[in-house]
Amino acid sequence: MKAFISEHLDLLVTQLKSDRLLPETFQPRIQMDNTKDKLHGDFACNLALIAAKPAGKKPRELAEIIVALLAANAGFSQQVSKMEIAGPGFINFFLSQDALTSVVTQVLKAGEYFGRSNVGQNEKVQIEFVSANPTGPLHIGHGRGAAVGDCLSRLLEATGWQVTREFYYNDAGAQIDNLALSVQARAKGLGPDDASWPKDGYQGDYINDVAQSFLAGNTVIADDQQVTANTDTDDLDALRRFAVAFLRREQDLDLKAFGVAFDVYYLESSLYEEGLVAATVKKLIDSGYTYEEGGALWLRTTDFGDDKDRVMRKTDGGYTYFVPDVAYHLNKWQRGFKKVINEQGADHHSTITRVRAGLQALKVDIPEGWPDYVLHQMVTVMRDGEEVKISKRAGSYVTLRDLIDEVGCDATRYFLAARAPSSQLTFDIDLARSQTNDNPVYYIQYAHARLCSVERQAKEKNYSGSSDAIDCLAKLTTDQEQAVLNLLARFPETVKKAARELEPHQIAQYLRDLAAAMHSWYNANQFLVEDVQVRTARLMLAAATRQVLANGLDLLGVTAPDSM
RNA sequence: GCGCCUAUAGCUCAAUCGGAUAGAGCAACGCCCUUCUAAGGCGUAGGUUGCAGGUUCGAUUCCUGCUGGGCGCGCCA
Repeated sequence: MKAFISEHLDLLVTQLKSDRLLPETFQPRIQMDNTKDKLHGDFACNLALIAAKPAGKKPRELAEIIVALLAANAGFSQQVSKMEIAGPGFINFFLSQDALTSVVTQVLKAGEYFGRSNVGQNEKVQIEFVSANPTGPLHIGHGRGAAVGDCLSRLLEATGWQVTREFYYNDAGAQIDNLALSVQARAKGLGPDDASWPKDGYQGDYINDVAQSFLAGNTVIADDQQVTANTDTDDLDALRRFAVAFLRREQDLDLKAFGVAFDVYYLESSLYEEGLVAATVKKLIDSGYTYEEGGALWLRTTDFGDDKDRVMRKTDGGYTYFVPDVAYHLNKWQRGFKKVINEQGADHHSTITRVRAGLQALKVDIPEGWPDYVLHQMVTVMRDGEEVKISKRAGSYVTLRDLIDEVGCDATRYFLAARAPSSQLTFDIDLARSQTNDNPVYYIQYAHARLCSVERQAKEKNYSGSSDAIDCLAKLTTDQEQAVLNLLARFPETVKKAARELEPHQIAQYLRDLAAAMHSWYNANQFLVEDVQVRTARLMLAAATRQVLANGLDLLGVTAPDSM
């Protein structure tokens, strides 16, 4: 309906221009806002306010003209029952009952597809997230990345994109060597307190689990690889490969428990093996943005907005991490992803400038702002009223698995996705665990379960819909019903907006609002009443509301239970 | 010192590419189960949107400068 009114306003502007009431050059950005207050109607528009100056009229005076012209349009008046000029010059639109209730049949007809759209036009998009190195279990920060990244993926799928979920990790290099040494030490019976324990070794107990499994000659199967231990504690390479596979499998299990699955696992080592790093370096040298200094090879990233140039090849001949990063992103581009979203922790934000600069320096026509980044701010964990310090090496941190076990998958996903990624998040374990009944996710799920219960009982009592079901909708006249109708109609635009702005928390916010409207309605009006028309109408609205709650929860990856 | 993020009710957070009287939950207080699930609803109380300017019909939102918090600033990843 919003689009319907907007179209008429666009036509009206054209008409006003030809009537010389507005200058030909005027290009208004007309806002159609959902009103916050029912007294202001269903939608409000600012056309008269922004067009007043170009038209040389007072806003309210111009609004009078606009309203009169719109009112003269019969097709328009059928949908909009009333218009009011308010405040400084807003035009408030009040929808007709028909227009207001039409969403019910739309929802029931579209079912799980209600809210989906095709703004992505089936274009490919790649979303890289989590991308944790296999040096330990996933912690709560990875959990936030998993929740946000997966919800983004669902949002983009719902808006017509073809989504590839990708996980990038480093299976070689200094950190992995350190991991191998730590496992080796454990396998030889050493502990972190022993004198010969590797410097900066990983101290967590899970390292011992890896070591014992290695000694037992186990075979581990991760999503992307399979390795059998050869039990030789002097074979560091075998230890390394086994440890990587072991920890990858642990992460896979955590992610599975969290309801997150990836389409592609990409190994940093493959960039070297397949010559992509070498090819990228050559391209950068050929493009003329590199120079040698102090025995190292530098990239002039300052030409692309960086605050200092960056070393590409160290004096020891190895490449710095950002070279394979650039190679990896070039590879993404060459795989045909015109849209790529990297979801990562804010502690990696400095890589953005570097990677983009490197891609620009390649001179292969990659757009300047490519790829997109969604950075989530850090998660701090409170337990027993104190902040839990996260230290991987000391092994003291809250794992994603802990959270799933303690507060459940649904609540954890909701908590981590329900806040704007750009704001810091305090996850209070005790609160989440001890007050599970006050958790907003249950509030939403409860709304869904209540509606399911109503449907069940309607069925038991053989309350079938009346033949003139659509006409019954005119009976949806209570304040609570109007509020629910209004929210249902907003769902598609909410999904589009959340997808466009890459902000899953907008869905969480919407669902809370819809659940609140539903609970109010449920308490104020009895659904299973004697009046067959009212009953039919309410059952239809209940079914539509249940459907939208389910659709929204699905976007968050949270279950919609039939009963609680 | 520089860069990115951030500051909203006692606490945790919302607030539509700038809109009308800044909203929810938790915590507090008072009501509502003989009625479709009380994991719920209704009501009361709670605010100089960190501070100071600017832009305009209008600023929590945009700009500038301060102040506080987080994260980065390596020939580590």
